[in-house]
Amino acid sequence: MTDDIGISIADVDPHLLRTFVAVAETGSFSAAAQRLRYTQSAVSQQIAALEADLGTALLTRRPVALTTAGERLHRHANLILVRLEAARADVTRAIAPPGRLILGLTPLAWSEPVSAALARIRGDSARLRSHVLVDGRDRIVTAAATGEIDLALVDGFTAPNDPLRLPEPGAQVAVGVAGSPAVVAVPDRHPLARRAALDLNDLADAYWIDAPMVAPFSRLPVDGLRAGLRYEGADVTVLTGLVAAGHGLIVLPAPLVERRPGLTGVPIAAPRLVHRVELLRTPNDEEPAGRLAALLGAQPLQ
Amino acid sequence: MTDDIGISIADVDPHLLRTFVAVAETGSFSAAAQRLRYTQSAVSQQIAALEADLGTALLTRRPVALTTAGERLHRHANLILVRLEAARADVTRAIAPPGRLILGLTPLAWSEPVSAALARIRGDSARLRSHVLVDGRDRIVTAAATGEIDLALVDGFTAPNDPLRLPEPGAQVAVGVAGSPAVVAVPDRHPLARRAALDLNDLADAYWIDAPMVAPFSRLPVDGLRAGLRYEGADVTVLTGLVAAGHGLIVLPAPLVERRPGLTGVPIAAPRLVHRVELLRTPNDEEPAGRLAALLGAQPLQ
DNA sequence: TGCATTTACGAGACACGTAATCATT
DNA sequence: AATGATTACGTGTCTCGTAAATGCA
Repeated sequence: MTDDIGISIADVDPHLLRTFVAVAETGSFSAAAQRLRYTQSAVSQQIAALEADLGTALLTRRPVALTTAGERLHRHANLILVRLEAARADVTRAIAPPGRLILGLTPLAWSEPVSAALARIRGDSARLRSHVLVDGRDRIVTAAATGEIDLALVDGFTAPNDPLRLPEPGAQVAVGVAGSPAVVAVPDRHPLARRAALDLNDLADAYWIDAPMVAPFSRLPVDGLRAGLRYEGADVTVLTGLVAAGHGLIVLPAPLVERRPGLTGVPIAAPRLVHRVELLRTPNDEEPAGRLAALLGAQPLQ
Repeated sequence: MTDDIGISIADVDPHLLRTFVAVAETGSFSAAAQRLRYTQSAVSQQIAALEADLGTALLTRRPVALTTAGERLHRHANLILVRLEAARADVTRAIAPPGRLILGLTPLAWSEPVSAALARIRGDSARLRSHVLVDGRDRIVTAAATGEIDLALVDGFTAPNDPLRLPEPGAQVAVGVAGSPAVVAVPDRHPLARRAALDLNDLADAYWIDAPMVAPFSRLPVDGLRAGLRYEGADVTVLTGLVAAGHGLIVLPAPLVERRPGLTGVPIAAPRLVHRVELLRTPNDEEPAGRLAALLGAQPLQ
């Protein structure tokens, strides 16, 4: 196979991309320089080089803002940088499988089986250094891609049988590990608590709690819900407490609601909705992450 | 926002990645050098640099083959390079929206509505330079990511309501535009033609035609089908001809089979299976690609 | 006038090619 | 021996920092 033709455009320099992202995020050449530990001058030159390479202005100066082309590049840039990191992390793990297990999960991905599996693993290899990180979905997905965490569990609400629609940041594969009905959580004495089922579309005018880190309704397949309260935390106990206190409604997995006194879960008639938990895995399952994945019921890949 | 801490690992040099991919694919330093128009020496140095950077051997020499770490890197490398190209293409299109429309599709993604929409577009802007490219799924998806084509239609078989599971190569979003029942295509006089419905799992021992470019059954949610014939083409007419002539069975969309004399489509009882066509779009819909997308019934993004 | 970006310039690092060397079949 | 990867070395390019210049509020 001696094809000698493979004329390729020059690569976009990731170094420049990183600088570009820094400028875009800080909104300032000097601030970006500070963050990257460069001089202002270097940043200016790098942006100029990138603009020359791409043949267009990426930023306006004074004030610094993204142009249309800049916005497009920015969308790609972060993904590229994450991938680059992910590649390095993946190779690194091939050399020295870490003697640690860092499990990352979104708040609602936690469940008894997860707890049990983790306990089992830690029982097996007693001196395993293990961490658990709870954060919002995007953070967890990115961390899984870059190898910052070894295994990720993310949750979300979808139509039955639908996989979660995840942002695609790494070369991971999502495998479903758990599913349960979705319900609207309401206080026990709330008028809706006696209803047999609800149509979310009829509840657009109800007061909802938007909890971006836990159960953002921007990702529900329903339009126009209005948030009466925005909850910035990642703690589910506080969140259910808010619901029980009557601050608003929220969609949650049924088993969780059942376990909270003061809360009633009302089934959702439409749209058809389930709560799903998916495991994010790289094609190579390092131990002990692979064993945990197996305990959670994920099949070996391929 | 003047956070000055952002210590970051050095990026993996895409230049080196490209060389690495060339070596991995050609299985030879010299062949890679030829393809990239470098000297052997340069390639050798680049691989050495990459291995030093990552701290591990990526390739064995004599014979040249990927190590474990090398395999991992290889999986990432192509995706990264595609993304890099995609970023450049996307920015380029922001500057000068192309006065052309290149539509890429997998063979079974073609349908009357697609044809009609394309005719409509071409009627609107008479002198529109338009191309149509038909190829296998991976090629089409990659081409859409790199901007080689402006709009892509890809098809596949999934469970009802499931989206297609596409390899994730660019920053595209898939939107379903068509669906139809999946059937097993058999010759009219075939014994199975009289059956009301079939369970694919019972047909593992039948003779199948595997057509990787058209309807690869490796992507069907059924295990262990055996191919009696492998069809390497992308032409559907030849393929249905082979089926009609009794060379084997294949799963196809019902409407297609109905239109072919000599073929009978037998409904599939299990697993539940539909044929879907999805439109791949970048977040920015350049004209005229955006108009075609709209004609095909895709909603504006976001 | 003052703060922020750009330009000019020189020093160091880097990556290529040439060519000699080494290794494997 | 011959094919093919590596090493040594020189040259040109590139990118950084310093410092001076420019430009917008």
